[in-house]
Amino acid sequence: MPAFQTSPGMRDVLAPDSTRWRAFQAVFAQVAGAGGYGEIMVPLLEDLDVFKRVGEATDVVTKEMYDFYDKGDPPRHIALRPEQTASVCRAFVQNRPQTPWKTFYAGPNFRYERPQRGRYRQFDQVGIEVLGADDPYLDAEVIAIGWRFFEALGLRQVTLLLNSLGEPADRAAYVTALQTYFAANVDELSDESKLTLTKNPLRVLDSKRREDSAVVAGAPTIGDFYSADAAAHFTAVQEGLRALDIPFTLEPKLVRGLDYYRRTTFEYQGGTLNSAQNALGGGGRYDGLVEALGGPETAGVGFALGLDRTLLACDDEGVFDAPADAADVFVVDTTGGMQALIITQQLQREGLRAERAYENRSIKSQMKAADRSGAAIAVIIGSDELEAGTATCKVMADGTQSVVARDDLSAAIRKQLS
RNA sequence: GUGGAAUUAGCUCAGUUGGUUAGAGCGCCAGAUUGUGAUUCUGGAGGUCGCGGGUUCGAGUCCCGUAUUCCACCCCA
Repeated sequence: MPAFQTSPGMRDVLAPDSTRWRAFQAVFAQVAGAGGYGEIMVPLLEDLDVFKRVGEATDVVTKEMYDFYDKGDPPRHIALRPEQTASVCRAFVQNRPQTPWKTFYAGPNFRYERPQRGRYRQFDQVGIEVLGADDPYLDAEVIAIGWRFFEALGLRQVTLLLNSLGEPADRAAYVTALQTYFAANVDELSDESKLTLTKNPLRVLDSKRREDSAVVAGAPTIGDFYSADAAAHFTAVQEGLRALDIPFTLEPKLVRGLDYYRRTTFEYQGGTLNSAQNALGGGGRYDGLVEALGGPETAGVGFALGLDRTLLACDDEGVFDAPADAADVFVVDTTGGMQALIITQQLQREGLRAERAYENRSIKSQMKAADRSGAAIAVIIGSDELEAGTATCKVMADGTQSVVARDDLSAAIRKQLS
């Protein structure tokens, strides 16, 4: 047992997993970039109040925040970001970029929760946000970008759940109706849901407890409360998705955890149903958030995807393996190691991935290391080669060898690799 | 935050009703005539059995506490 280990819910990511993470982010940057989205890098830390605007009734803000006071005078109340949407909106108000402002991000967030597989206290997300456009076809575009990203990874079993929470007034009327309904059936609810009912009635719809399922199933649905505008917007979003051949399932009980959502909400679910963590990502419209952060009235829509969970889904479907990181050349040197040092440096300068063995091991041992490195070619320098000013080039796959002059080594290797 | 399970070599795991120097597979290191790798054979290194108490003549095996991981709830990515 090591004397020190990572704090709960935190972990080290080593190669080849780290290589896979980078590749994951690169694919996302490529897909988002193709749509004209530029990357934003927001701070890991913000004033606590930025995140509080996300909603006083969300656990992410009230229970799960990593917060502390800094050394300012007076001290500022700071928090590690639990998500990035609020930071992006704050950045919009502060920098006032031209609208519509389309941006994407990738990086870690922090939530103090009980860790589980696919749920860590430091977890990476990628996401996009668009500020300053109300167009329902933009909602369809945003959803499509997420969808195409999953496709680019090779995922085929992702399900898209779609809902609209209506305008704030619609939502308020619906909440009132829900309260009335649940109050009439309160005896059939679990104790936990009774508590949830007093804080945020919408969330009762999310309960996974079996005793709640009957009552939840009979609850009124949001669809009956849409204003004409909200209904038209939602219809247009669906039309956009159909036009793009993106399949979706209407889920009137999809409310999602962040309180800032208005109108469109959606969630991507992985194909493996046997996990409580099958939500790969989600998003929606948050037209009031910029205003809540002191900016002008601004429409907003976006999504965030969990890197871990999406990678877990990739594992389940057997797609998007870690990229191969094999060496091109492995230099075996039985004359002490100096030659291997020189040759690997030279080859690396020329852009090849060149490795070598250390500690002057036997040729057999060095050949084993060459094999492990995955190198296509082994360059062997022994006393004979050193004296003659040559190098032996071995093609690992078929074992064929050739002796070349040291001056021609680089060219010979390139020829073999091509 | 609530409830449950797990924790033994680098990795994946065995360890019978508590009983002497804790095992396997893989991996690692070294050999199997002359300078050559994925097979085969031989040998070797590596563990205060998560940590701390307790019961006992004796605990990896039982009890308590604690830490971490995993599962469910909660929450969400």
